[in-house]
Amino acid sequence: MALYTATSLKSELNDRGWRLTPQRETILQVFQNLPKAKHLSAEELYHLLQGEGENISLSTIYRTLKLMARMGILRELELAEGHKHYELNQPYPHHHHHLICVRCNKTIEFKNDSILKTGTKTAQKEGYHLLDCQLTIHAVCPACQRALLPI
Amino acid sequence: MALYTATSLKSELNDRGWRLTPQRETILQVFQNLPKAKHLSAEELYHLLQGEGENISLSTIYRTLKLMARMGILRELELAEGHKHYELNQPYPHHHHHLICVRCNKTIEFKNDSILKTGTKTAQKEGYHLLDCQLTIHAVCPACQRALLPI
DNA sequence: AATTGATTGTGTATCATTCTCATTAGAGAG
DNA sequence: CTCTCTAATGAGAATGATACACAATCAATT
Ligand SMILES: [Mn+2]
Ligand SMILES: [Mn+2]
Ligand SMILES: [Zn+2]
Ligand SMILES: [Zn+2]
Repeated sequence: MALYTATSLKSELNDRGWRLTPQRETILQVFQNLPKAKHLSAEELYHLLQGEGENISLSTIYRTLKLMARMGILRELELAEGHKHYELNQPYPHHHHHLICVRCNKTIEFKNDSILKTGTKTAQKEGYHLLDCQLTIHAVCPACQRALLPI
Repeated sequence: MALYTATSLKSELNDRGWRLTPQRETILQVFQNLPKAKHLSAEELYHLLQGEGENISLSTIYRTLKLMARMGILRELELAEGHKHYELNQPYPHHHHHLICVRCNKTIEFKNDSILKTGTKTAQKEGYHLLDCQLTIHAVCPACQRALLPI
């Protein structure tokens, strides 16, 4: 839940006996430059990088996304499309949550400061080290309500 | 987010032109009789039913779980094991959330009334019809913190 | 009881993610 | 700067969860 630079990423990796690689640095940069409310799947990130001439293998993409999520650098989102999405795990002023239509998958971000407080307090009370805290609301959007039935 | 009986399930299905089948009724019952804090994956439900002599195909299990989640009868949980888990979607006094250790997957349930209020209000403000609202906290449990490194 | 189309079961297909392993290359030591 | 150690990468194969196709069945409505 902190802001990362290549340098701070490197020291955090090295502290654990791991290494900063060009691939990891590049992937972090992509997420840092991502427009607001944009989420990337592994496949999407892979193609985005291909488009920029960066040839990072899909295996490495998957490994890096998982690693960074477990370090608390990225958050892993289950946005109802059958595969995970990732975004930067940002602290307080930018921390937000997701409202998802289960029919059309339209997703809205919203903020609520008390939720992060609840998450922090709960983790602390149980002695857990907090990585991420996300409220996910599953619902049916207005358009899909009007479109009747289809599940 | 309501309490279901075979009868109310039937009428809600029929209202949409769908049918109450023995399989659907059985699956609902399983969830209604599940011990507190117990979550089931499709595969687990399948084997549980097999053990009770109920032969419901895995396809039907998957279809029914998805259907009931989209009806708001069950909630679909992403508990970090690589596959979905389901539990009854219960209203206020029993509504709860999950604190998950990303390393050992240990999961703790906790309650917090204000979260459901936030979810309800947010959905309402956007004109969404609320199905489920869950706070998921990803963290590292005390035991895994002591066990150093391993991601 | 007859009709209709939703639902089921079986087998197969798909797709996201992980694994294997030979090769490459960070990081720290000297 | 060079050497050593071992973490990380890339390519492809393997895995596993879930969806799909379709013929047979059966729940609801008349
Ligand atoms: Mn977001
Ligand atoms: Mn639960
Ligand atoms: Zn929608
Ligand atoms: Zn743990």
